Amino acid sequence: MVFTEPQHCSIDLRLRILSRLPFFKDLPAKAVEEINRHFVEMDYQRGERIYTAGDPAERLYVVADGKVRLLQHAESGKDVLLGILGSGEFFGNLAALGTAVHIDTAEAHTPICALSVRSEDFRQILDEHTGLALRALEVLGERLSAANQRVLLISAMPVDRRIAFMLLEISRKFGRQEEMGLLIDMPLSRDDLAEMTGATPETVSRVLSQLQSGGVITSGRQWIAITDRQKLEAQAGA
Amino acid sequence: MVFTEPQHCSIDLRLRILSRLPFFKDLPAKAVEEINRHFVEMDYQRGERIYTAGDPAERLYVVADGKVRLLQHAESGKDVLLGILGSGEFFGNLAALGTAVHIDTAEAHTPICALSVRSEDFRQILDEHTGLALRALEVLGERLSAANQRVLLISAMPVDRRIAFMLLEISRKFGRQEEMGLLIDMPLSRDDLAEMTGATPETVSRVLSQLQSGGVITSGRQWIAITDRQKLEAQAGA
DNA sequence: CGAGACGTTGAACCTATTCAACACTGGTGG
DNA sequence: CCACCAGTGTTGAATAGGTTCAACGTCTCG
Repeated sequence: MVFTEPQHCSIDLRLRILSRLPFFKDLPAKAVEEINRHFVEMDYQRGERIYTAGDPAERLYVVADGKVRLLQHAESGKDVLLGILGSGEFFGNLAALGTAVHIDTAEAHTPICALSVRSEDFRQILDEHTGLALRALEVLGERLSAANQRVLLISAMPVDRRIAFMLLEISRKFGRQEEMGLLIDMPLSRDDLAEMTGATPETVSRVLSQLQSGGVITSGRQWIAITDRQKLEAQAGA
Repeated sequence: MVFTEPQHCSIDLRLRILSRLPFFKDLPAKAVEEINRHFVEMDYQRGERIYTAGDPAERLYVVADGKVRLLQHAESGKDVLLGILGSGEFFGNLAALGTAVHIDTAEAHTPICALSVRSEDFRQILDEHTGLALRALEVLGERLSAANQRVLLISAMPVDRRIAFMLLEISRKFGRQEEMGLLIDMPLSRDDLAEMTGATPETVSRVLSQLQSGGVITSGRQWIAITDRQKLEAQAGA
């Protein structure tokens, strides 16, 4: 089970990504080309930091290829994995105006290619194209509702349900149908799941072992596939 | 310790609230008056529901006077209190376009007067006044970052620190200096704090007793005052 | 005045963490 | 090329933090 991702993205990909974005997909091709000029391409190795919480938020990013982890740190050293972003998703500080700082940390979960704009330029793009800001509002709204969902999950549900729930969530976004079942198409360790569910890696391991012996999932080093979605949903819902 | 709030808001208040909003404060007075016409005034008793999760999100609200609770429900019946809003804050679905539904529930924490617009009208207001959408982005951004902070808090800190932290947070927003200390200027029960910190009312009671005997706070039925902010910060930070 | 909401405190219990030992895997360097 | 080592995963046993259950006191409001 190997997850390889190209580390560079072609010029083609770059324009395709931008025009496919919910933000820009209603704009005329010419406008997208114009907007494209404000973006620069940036590549990162797996595990590399793109920005760190506390840094001034001068740029905004879009994932072109690969996966990005959004983290939040506690002084205790314990990290929380807020989410994993795939191709076409924004990160940085969408609402950044003036001299805001990043509230989270972004790092490459796989080798990635990202497109990046200066916040001011993006702001100007929003100003120039009416309706774009409303799109941004939608995106932020979805993120907010996901975050609230997460608060509910962590504060009102036991670990096993949290983990089942999170697996469903992730598979909805990154699942790919394979003979073995619905494979989560990216590296995903016990630690990752632990940081997403507010649990410890040991507990995640125990719960996954449970699920595996129940025939609900199949898993190995850094990968998980769902073999029985119904059962998993039951686990998450009961 | 009694918290009385007027249940109706005068026409004066209505215009004052709107023009004081971060959204509208840079607009000419005439524009605010025009916008004002789209808003209607609505009053609610303490505990009354304004909308419930799952309802179609047809309206957007601003707190004119009083406090509003934003809740999220788990099927288990356990509720999570996402936040308490005071005068001038928006609620409803800021990003609502098309036929979205409410993701949270809003209820009157105190008797309130709210101003309300139809989502479509608000959308049109955003279209007509450039820059307003950017303001909305800011607000949503702040909410998102607060929600993420909350996830970190609940999943990476022990209860006593969570409670201390939350008290500081709330006092920053609703604190009023009194002889006894920094009084949280609204009814606040053990249950409220429990629902905000992912704890049980019993645990909150124990922690507060601890803080009280340490001379950090003074509290009674439905109220809390901070007598030693330094100590509380130490409790939250260590 | 009575009833119900709110708050406190104790004791038993349980879930999940912590600590620890061990197994497997993959990549790196000698 | 193989050995080794760091990263990953598993499992067990002890522990602890917080919940749950229960009983009781107190305040407020109708």
